[in-house]
Amino acid sequence: MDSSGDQPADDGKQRERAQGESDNDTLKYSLLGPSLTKAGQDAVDQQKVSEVIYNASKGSKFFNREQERDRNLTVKIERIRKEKARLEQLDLSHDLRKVDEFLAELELTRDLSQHVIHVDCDAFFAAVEELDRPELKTVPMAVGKGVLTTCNYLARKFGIRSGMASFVAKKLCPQLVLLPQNYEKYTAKAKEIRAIMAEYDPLFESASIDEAYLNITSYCSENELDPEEAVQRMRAEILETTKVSVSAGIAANAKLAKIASNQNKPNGQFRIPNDREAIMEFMRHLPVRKVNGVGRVFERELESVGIKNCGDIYPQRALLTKLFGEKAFQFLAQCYLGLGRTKIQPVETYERKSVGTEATFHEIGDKEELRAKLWWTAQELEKDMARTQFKGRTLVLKVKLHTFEVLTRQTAPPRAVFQAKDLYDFALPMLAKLEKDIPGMKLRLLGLRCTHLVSTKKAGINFFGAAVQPKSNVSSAVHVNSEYDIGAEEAFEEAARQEVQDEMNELEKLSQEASDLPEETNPTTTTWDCPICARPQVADDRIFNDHVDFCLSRQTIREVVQDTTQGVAVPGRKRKTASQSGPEGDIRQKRLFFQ
DNA sequence: GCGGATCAC
DNA sequence: TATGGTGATCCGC
Repeated sequence: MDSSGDQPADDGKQRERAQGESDNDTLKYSLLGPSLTKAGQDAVDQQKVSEVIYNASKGSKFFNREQERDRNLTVKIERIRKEKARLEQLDLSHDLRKVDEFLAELELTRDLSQHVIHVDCDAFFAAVEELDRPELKTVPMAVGKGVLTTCNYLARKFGIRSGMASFVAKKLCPQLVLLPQNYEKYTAKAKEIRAIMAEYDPLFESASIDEAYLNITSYCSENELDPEEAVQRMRAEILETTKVSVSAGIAANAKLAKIASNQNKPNGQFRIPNDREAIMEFMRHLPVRKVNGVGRVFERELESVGIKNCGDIYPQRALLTKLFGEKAFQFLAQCYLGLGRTKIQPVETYERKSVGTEATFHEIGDKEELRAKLWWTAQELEKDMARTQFKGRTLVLKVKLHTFEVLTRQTAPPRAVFQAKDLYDFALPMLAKLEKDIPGMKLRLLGLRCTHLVSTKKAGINFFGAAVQPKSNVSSAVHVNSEYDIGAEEAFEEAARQEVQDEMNELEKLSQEASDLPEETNPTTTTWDCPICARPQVADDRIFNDHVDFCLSRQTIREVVQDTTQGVAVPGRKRKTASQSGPEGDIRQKRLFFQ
């Protein structure tokens, strides 16, 4: 968007930042939200938007918390500045030499032989809604209830963005049309799109419901196509068959492709040539904020040491480790050089590290009411643990106080846990201690999460790298929960399966035990809507999943390699109709500092 | 290993 | 009136 730095929005921002670090300016900038750098905001007067948001928020508990965070960050930044000034008095030649050696080594890892693309659907949720109701195309519209997950480009003209509270959005644009989220609908559309992407790279990597990475090197050579032609073709095919427009970035690695896909949004594509000088030149003028992993906080910290664009990293390179740590230094070094990973692989090959659930509610101080919420949370987590087929060796309790302050407490139960009763029993002491330590504690959120997971999956037979028969969808669908893996790691996987084999019997008892739960808390009447046929189904995990698999196999539009909708690709396969998910969120998070 | 903080979507 | 949920990683202790 503003790599050339010539937008009015950017000018305004710079002016605001340059006038000094007065509490208000940085706070207002922060209140603008994390998605300021997204497309569609170019022609917006951010000063004015900032005022509206500020005035709508002022005095609220949320605002006060943001203000405190901003003050803390300002203090931290002052420390960084002082530390930098101190370091600059020292002899840094040793550090400089080591850094340059590292950069030289990094340079040797540069691989310009691959064509990686990042595909990003344009205002995905809003676009899908517009397909059903074309009249929405002509009005500012957003998806999401309390907080917006997506909005169309008409809404963006008013300064509206994802992540914004809807009452604030209404202040910016009173005629804004708000739609509830319909995750199943978006999932179905995403499946259509993925079916097409699989033609171009069967091993593509879903980054979220509306984003994916592909390595199209083979496709291009086999079809004797230029990467840009191939991407033109794929985008046209997606638009033609699914009626959803996508943007794409083409580059030598995933990091660059991701940046490039934002360059010509919406419905555009951009290529960074596989050429070292072109890449370095591109990065030199690129604001660090554009890089995945640099958020509002890191942006401010970097700015305070004179790093605004990736090119500014080089002159400061000798200081970075001491100021921000080794990982951050390595990350910035890769940003400067424009390096990133070229290996694209299905998300199913990534190992899940945690399963959790959390929910916001009206302020609660009553202890009995809090216990009821905890029990409900435990039940929700049990469902997710059953669905993902894990137990947890560690249980994490998360609370958000009425002041918006977030606390977590964790414990290691004597055995791996997954049943609601266990989750509740082991979480309750943590909650009780918090109540004891914080007199008059009032909560607005409760969450539970299991980490140090132990898989309870059956030993499967489906490996992604192996020749899986697409036709076997129906029969294999029941077993698709097996972990995929490739190469040498298969041995490890096999060992892991052996380890959990003895825990299988317990899992088998899950459904029986679930029905033994107290009557008033056992949601026997709950039903789930099938995301495919939309009919309500009983809330039993296995019956539900079997039904969905049946529906999927019947309505397969194209033969996708294996089943891209399983596992992570459709994180919310089983979702309550009304449940909220993230703004096009997913259960996997990128490795921020690792390529 | 724990808890806070940051980030993505 | 009112500011989300899921998952990952890093840092300081």
